[in-house]
Amino acid sequence: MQEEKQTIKLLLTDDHQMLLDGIRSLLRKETDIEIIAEATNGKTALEILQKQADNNTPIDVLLTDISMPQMDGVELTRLAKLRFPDLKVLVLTMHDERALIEQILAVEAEGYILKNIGRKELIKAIKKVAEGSSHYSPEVLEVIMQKKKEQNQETPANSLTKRETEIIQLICKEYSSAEIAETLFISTRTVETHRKNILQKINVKNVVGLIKFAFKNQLV
Amino acid sequence: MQEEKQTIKLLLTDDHQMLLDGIRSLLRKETDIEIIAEATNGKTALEILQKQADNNTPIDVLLTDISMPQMDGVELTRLAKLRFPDLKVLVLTMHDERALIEQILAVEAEGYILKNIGRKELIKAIKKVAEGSSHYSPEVLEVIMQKKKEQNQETPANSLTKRETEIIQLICKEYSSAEIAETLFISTRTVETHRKNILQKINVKNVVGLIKFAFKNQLV
DNA sequence: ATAAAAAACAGGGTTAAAACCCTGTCCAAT
DNA sequence: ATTGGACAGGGTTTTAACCCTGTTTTTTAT
Repeated sequence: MQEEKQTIKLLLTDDHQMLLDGIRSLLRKETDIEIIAEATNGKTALEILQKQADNNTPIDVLLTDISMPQMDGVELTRLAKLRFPDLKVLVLTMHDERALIEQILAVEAEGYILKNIGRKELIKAIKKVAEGSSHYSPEVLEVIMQKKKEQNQETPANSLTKRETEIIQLICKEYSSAEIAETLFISTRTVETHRKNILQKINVKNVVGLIKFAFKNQLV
Repeated sequence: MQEEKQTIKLLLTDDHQMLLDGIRSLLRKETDIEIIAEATNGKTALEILQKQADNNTPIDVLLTDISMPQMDGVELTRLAKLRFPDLKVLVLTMHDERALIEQILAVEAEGYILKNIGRKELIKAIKKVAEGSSHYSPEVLEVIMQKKKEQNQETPANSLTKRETEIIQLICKEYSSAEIAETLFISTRTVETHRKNILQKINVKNVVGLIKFAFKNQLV
């Protein structure tokens, strides 16, 4: 197990120079973590990963921001893990952007930490994912837990049937019931029944509440 | 004019430690800029500003992030400039969040820069606002220009009358025309006329489009 | 495995509301 | 003074909302 004593080869990716500097500064004194390179976008990051792999000095951990122009951190993670399955990815999130958590889970990054993390925690997180285990910041974990809870508990949103969701989406496109009926090859009356059931399920008075509900629950 | 040769006293405010470190690292070699203190929230920042003012060593420039928990950068700027009118404020934005630009303009910060700014540009911006002039990053300027252009050209949103806006807001509260009429002490027919005129003005088919328009243009 | 129950889907008839068609008054612009 | 726009309203048509029934599919309990 001497391998674990080797330095951890790190690639930083963030489109903000001052953040790269900040991370570099946080890790300066840490002798067993080596920042091989920095990238300010996803494309460059992938190129560096490739080059390092070709030189037989593959990157161990990719530390990447999520929100970046052109290729975001989620997409970078997906592509990077596809080409370099042994690569560990530690994702940096600005705030606990709930909408992104699901995506990050989907691409199976090893860790998710917030940018307000302290020096010691950052080092701990990097070492942990380099070892092969996972590290989630408490805040992110909380978000994940809450998501799960919401999924489990019966929300109006997930009690909707496929057909009902479909109809909601068409309503949101400013289709009238007749137009929806035409589109789905069903009777106008049937569309009206669905509308009625939807209003009842999500407990709103009229189409106004329906629209607000749809946007709130991102059905559109 | 010896005063201009004195070091610029800077207060950094950002809820992300690694960003504070990044900025500090960027400014390390700059002898005529002195980072007096760092704050990770608006409240602390205000306290530091007060303390420095009391000690007759007032902060020259406040360099602050926008998105922070509890008190955001906009509110911090507003309060800070209220108490310390001579203070210059340089606001950091993550991306060019267009919705915030207007708010920042309203609190009259001296400068707005993006976090992907380089070292030299950052120093230039700090010195510029310390001198009393303004500094806007090109990206932010572009957003401002575009905003202005949009304001000048006749958008459907600003062609709406007070009454029409009022009615839109009530519609968005799921009020029926009858309920709106009752609320505004006018005839149901009149409400219907307003609805008709609104639909025509904003060029949508029905209330669905109206709701989407209202949310898009932040009338609610 | 299969009957019973639940829920999705489809639809008819009626009522309430929204959308569309008009007219007319008041006010401010110049 | 007249013109355009905000505001108010009447009459008619269209659409959404509410009241039901029946069929099919999916779950659940026996």
